[in-house]
Amino acid sequence: MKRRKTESTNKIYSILKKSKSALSHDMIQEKMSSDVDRATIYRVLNRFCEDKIVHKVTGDDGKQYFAFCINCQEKKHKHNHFHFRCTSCGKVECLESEIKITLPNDYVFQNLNAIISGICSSCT
Amino acid sequence: MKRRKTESTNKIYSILKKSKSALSHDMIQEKMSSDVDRATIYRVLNRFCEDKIVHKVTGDDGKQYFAFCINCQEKKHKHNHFHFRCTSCGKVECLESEIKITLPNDYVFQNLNAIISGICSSCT
DNA sequence: CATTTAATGCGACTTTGTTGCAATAATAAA
DNA sequence: TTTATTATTGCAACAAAGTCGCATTAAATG
Ligand SMILES: [Mn+2]
Ligand SMILES: [Mn+2]
Ligand SMILES: [Zn+2]
Ligand SMILES: [Zn+2]
Repeated sequence: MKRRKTESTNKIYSILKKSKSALSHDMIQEKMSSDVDRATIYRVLNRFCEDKIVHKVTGDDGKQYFAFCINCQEKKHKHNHFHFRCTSCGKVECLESEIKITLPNDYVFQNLNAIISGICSSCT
Repeated sequence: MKRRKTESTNKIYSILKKSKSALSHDMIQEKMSSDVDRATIYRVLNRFCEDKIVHKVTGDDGKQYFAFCINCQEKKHKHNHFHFRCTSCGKVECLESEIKITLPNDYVFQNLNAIISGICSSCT
């Protein structure tokens, strides 16, 4: 179960690394020069998530967005921050602010999924 | 465009009102005695949302959950709170804590979708 | 080069949610 | 009560997002 480097994984990796915003599957597919299968892209992205290279956010549109996180690179894999999805241009960004979570007693935390939708500054 | 009361809308309304947790479409369908079409249920729920009777949260599982909110009943329609989805029993709850949101300059707020997944107290 | 097995492509499939349209029925008007 | 209006429903078809099995391809290792 050792990971192998392929043209597809390299490409997807660099697309995500370059991107300032989180990308959905279809955004990535558009940016790919060669035609890579949908299933492959999803598998690559999910592997990246397992390996904590990227993190995943589910938008209020129901889609999954993947991103290299602003904070994750340094510290361990945490993404306790809000995301912003522009309903005009579709861009999804990681916001800086860190969220503090307090759960009721006997609740076990697993994952935070926080996203604000609205209009971004470029679209105002 | 005035709303009409039907057996289905009444039933769905009372199911949601009784429920202490947010319900997805299929959770509601299970609770219905009579067989109501999927499309109808969705249309009723979306109408309730328009009328600000219930609010909708998109889970990190990609599904939509609908709930009478703890706070919404009194004040105007706001649901700036976290939700908790138990990955064991599937229950989705509105949490009490109110979230304060600060966006970067020139960003326009439209909607907050915040959900924490984990294990609830009944499932620990 | 030969071997091992992770990664891919393809197709089929599931799940979630929406939409067009004709039929039904709740409400208002007569 | 009867009639007219039109919101609501059921059905079927559809779309979008994501997953999975399986045969094939091709990295990695020696
Ligand atoms: Mn992020
Ligand atoms: Mn809520
Ligand atoms: Zn924008
Ligand atoms: Zn639970």
